[in-house]
Amino acid sequence: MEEKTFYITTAIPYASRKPHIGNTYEAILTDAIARYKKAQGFDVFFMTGTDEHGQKIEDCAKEAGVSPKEYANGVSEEIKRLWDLLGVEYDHFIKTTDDYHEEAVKGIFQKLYDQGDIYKSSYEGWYCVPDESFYTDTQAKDGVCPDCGRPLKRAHEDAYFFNMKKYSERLIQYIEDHPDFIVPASRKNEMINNFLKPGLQDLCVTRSSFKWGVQVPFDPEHVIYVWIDALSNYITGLGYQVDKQGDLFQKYWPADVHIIGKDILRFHTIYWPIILMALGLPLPKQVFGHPWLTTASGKMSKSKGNTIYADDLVNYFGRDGVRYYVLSEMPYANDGTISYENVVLRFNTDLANTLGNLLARTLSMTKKYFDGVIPEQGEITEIDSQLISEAKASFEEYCKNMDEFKLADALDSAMDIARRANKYIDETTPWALAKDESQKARLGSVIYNLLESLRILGVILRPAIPDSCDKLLESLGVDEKDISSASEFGKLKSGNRVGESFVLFARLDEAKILEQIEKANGAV
RNA sequence: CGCGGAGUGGAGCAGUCUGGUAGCUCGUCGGGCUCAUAACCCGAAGGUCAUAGGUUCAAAUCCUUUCUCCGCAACCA
Repeated sequence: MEEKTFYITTAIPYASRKPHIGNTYEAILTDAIARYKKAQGFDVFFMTGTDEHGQKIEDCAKEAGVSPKEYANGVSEEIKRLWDLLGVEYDHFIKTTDDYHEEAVKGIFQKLYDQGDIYKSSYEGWYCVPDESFYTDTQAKDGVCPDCGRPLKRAHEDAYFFNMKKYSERLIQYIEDHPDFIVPASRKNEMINNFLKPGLQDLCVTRSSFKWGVQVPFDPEHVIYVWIDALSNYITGLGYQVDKQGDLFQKYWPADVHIIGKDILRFHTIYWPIILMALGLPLPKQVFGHPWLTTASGKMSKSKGNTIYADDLVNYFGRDGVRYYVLSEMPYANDGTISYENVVLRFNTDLANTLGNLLARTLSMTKKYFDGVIPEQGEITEIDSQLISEAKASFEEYCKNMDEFKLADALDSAMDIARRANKYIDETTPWALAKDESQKARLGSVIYNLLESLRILGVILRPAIPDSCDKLLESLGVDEKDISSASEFGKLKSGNRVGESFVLFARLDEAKILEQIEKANGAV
């Protein structure tokens, strides 16, 4: 039986500096979706990487006194380390300085030039001589350099342009015909109204003011614009070359979804599809422009002392604590916020009190009343069937939300099962049943239904908090982790032994954590 | 009038497309329980759904006005 494939990508972060939690959110989100699809039985290919060319990296490298390549490598390694720390399990990590990528990009540029989509012309704009940089009309509205304040002059230089107009009608048609191509839908309107309807400008696709980039094969004075370079990663990373496409490319392209930040939607829904059209390749099925994670006190900055890094978060809350927070706190379309206070709150409420405590009390009762052996489900009463039908309904909700990439809503649907199970304990009062030997079978049913609810929780929360769910499922002796195994209530095998009660997520002391953070920040 | 999004109990959000008793999580207050991680369960208080008008038997939801906030409009990626 041939598995259905699912190709998913993150945008490749720009390797100019260490990423903060806002950047890492995207990797976690993509990872959770990839894990979900895998657990559904898809043959998933998950690609991420780093974007390593461009002026800013050249500048950063000069400042650091190293070569651009060395500089970018350093940041790239740092990003890989962070992805490992956060449990981001990608299938391939592409660097735009990789030989196969540079070769493919040159090939793509050459092909587009040969077929007349790219032509040579000249770029005109406001030029600051001492800074050696160009500015647009809006940037130069006072006639002075926005950077150094010195007067600008009109200047032009040779450059290559991509004929966007040629494809814009086709692109508009494509977007109209595929309403799910750009999500959320509000972003689609933004693209059409802001860029496509007013008419696309031809895109300047080379630079000659700096050297750090992929050289234009037939004109070494120019390097290829980083976005052409960077966007191509989605196909070059699968081994695409203009003259030979390769097995991975054949198997996985077109991508099922590109996960990107809402700020770079323009590049992914206009320039990238047009490049693909020009190459005669199919377009990605979907582009999801996710919102940003911001701090309550505004943009993160060192002077405000509100910069939040993944290392610190993992240190205080663990990998799953961080993953759970960013996934659950981020709405589908609006920006989410992050603060240590909120992370502590969410961790304690959902993970420790609701989920972890449910597991602890259930395992403890299983041990106490049944010596750790899973009892028979037995007769299903009215109260039980309420629990069961609500668990099933929540599972359906969960799947629907996951399929639409509404991770926060999906996690909430999952957590509904845990909340419902806690309530079920009060409804059935197992400690009272335990006092009456004639109620032994009934007590068994109650415990069974609780353990079964936990099994389902372990399976469906696993894409978000994999380590913890593995521990949870292990304690129940469950090996089957496919999402579909959670659709049925009653799969758990009676007679098996469960593990000892344990604390899955230890409650955090908010004051203590904040004090530690304060101390750490003060020390720096 | 550049384009788009948002304004719902103290906080964060859902509900708006397909009008019909205003819902969820957190917080506050009161009660309960003891299997459990000062946890869990129940109840209560708290909203004229930014504003002004219109359509309708009926508007958070549809139409129009005003105000406020936020994105986008780079030779930075």
